[in-house]
Amino acid sequence: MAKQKQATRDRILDAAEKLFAQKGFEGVSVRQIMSAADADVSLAYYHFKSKRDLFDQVMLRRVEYLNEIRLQALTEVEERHSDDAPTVEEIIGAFTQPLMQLLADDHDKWSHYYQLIAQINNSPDQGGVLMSRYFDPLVSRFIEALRKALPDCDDEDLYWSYHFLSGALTLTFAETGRIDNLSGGVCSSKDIASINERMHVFLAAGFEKLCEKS
Amino acid sequence: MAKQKQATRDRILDAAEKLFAQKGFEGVSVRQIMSAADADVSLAYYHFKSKRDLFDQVMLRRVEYLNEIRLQALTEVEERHSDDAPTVEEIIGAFTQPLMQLLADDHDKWSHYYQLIAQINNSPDQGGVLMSRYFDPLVSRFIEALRKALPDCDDEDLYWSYHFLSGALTLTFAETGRIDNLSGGVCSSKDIASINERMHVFLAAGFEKLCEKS
DNA sequence: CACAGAATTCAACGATCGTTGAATACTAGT
DNA sequence: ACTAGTATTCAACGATCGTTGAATTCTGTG
Repeated sequence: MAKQKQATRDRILDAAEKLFAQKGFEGVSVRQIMSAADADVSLAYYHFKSKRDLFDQVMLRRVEYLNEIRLQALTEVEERHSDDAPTVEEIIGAFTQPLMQLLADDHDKWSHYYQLIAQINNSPDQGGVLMSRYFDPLVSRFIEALRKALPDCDDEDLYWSYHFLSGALTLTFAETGRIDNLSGGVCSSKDIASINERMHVFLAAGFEKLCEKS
Repeated sequence: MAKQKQATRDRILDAAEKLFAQKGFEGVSVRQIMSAADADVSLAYYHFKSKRDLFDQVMLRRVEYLNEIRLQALTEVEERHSDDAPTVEEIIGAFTQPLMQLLADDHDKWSHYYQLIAQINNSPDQGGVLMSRYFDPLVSRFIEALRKALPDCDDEDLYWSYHFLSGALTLTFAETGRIDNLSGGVCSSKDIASINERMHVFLAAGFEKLCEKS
């Protein structure tokens, strides 16, 4: 029955996701979005309450699934260790691996969403509030797991370590092309396999070093 | 002679820097900027060619000095080691310390600028190009130094390590308030001393671990 | 086929956007 | 005090912004 409705709504969300990711919330007009979605301007206000609401729905469309699979990855790691605690590297792997898996499976579907998150995370205006709203429950679970893996680590070191991780993670998934320029072609922003080999190693070492110090 | 001119021009740049940092290039109108600068709208187009040019001048105003003092910090570290190579931690300290020093000396002057850089760095649209334009000469010098400190490290590991560093650095200086929320007040985005104790330790450990592997 | 409700189109609103040209005020050197 | 050039003000341009209400088409049910 309401098939076409969902189809159009999704086309709008797809176009909005892509354009918001590229140009930011204010950098794109509703007209541009609807033009990219090949639909009339006023349809945006039939399916969504406002431009801001459209943005929110773009965010909410994928965040639940994202949190779900990452939480599942963490519990799987924990269940594999019935008696002892998982290693830092395993926990960080559970945090980052699912994101890379989605990107490898369907790059076009997820890349724009990750770019959007990177922009929000680094937005001084509302970034802190929005990121906390979407991700803090999940992140708190991961930090809890990391606390067990690093029992001598005090909370301040733990939170700052996670913050560094967050910055590295979101920039890497933003695929800005910076590393392509800087490295003169040696590295590519979109080379997921290369990232997959390195990120968790780099970050786990930071956690362990900073926490052994405390 | 042209004293008042410089004063007004600087007031415009200050207001633009602050508002661009908070809301992004498209999120702020020339009228809002000029209102914050307490000057007539058309003065923006007397002192600058366009809104885009104003943005460029905001960036260029501080970037040279920034690159200068960071390069100086690196050469000082290198000169301290006449025969052997500086450690990774020293090199990264030279890269990050000057930024923190400026922030500690005059927070209001530099915080908005750092926020702007964080947004640009994470912008999928033009971020890679702009960051490379402003910072690649300096960054290449640092990577060169790091290559000497880590002679067994291959370039791919080196560039990716720097990329992780870049993300952690820019997010941390964006002062989004995220870590305040996440930690429930245990950590503060603006606690420069806490960052200063931890960032170079965390990042140096990542470099060393990733590069010893290769 | 008739009818209801969902989906889409069309035209337009007031507000604000970036930008400009002409007129005015200020400031320095002679 | 006269003047040249710098700095600032004022008013306005066409374009585009987010948003809306009413009219129209589509779609599945009786």
